[in-house]
Amino acid sequence: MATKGILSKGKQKEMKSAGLRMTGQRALILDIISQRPGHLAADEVYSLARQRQPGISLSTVYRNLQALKKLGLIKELHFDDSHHHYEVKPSIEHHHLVCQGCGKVVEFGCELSQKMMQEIARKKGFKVTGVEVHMTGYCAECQRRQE
Amino acid sequence: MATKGILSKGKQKEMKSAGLRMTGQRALILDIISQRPGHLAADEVYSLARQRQPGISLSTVYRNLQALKKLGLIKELHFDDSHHHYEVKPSIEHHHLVCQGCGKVVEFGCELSQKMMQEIARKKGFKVTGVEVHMTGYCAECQRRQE
DNA sequence: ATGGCTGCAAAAGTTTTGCACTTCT
DNA sequence: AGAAGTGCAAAACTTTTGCAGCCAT
Repeated sequence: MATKGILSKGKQKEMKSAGLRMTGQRALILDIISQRPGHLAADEVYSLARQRQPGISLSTVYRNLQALKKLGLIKELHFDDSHHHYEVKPSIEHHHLVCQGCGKVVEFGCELSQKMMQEIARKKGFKVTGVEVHMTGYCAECQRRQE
Repeated sequence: MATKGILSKGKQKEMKSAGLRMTGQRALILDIISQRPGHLAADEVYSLARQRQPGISLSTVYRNLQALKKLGLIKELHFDDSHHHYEVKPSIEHHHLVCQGCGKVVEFGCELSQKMMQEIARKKGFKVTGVEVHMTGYCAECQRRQE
């Protein structure tokens, strides 16, 4: 099984203590999401996975996306679509800017979001575990096209 | 038809020029969303609508949610659920903080988000039309319960 | 060996669509 | 008349679940 290199030793222990196993399918899914820049929808993960392991089932993809999410290895995003998107959890928080003209998604980092997080946590008495900033607009090309 | 008071004169004109009509069902749906603080899922709008107009159909609710969204009168939110939520478009931008323990949703205002919007617009060459900040965490009560 | 994992098929849940009919302008 | 809206039923889509057998630890 080609699981080596995908998970750090620490993460492997974490999985074990959660009673989870690293199977071929799980490693494959994690690998697919890791290698793609950006974010994939469940069915995109599925079709990419089938290219490498034709027998894999869609339920397995969904179950593993849930498992990896719960483990904190991947992040689930909610765009305007009706379905979810997934990406590896980045070490540095980043956010998304979606073009309403062409659907392009641009990632951006922002220190302000950390400040915002602390401010709200204090004000509302919450222990904040995550921030997701989602902007919509029109990219440079789409603006030009509209004129 | 009890449409008066729900839409400003300006908004009525806006609808007209978009080729839209203000029907009883549309006014009802807009009224329901306006009166509720917070955010409703489509099926909640549906069941509230049926209390006042038993014959209304679910498709009408969905079609009108789309229409009102396109018009910019309501806003579609994407939480972790599999379905969408709707709220009236507020005059002052506000965001959402969801408790992972009990599901409670707290709204908050934040000037930083405006600053962030301008910064990103400049950096990325986008014309930004909207920002949505979504935080997750644990509320004060759920934190206490966990200890 | 035992408890998690998989594939398959079926189910569940949300949202969309086709169609004939009605309603507004 | 012509365009938009509605209700109903059916369809489309994404996601979840039950189950029997399989596999990692």
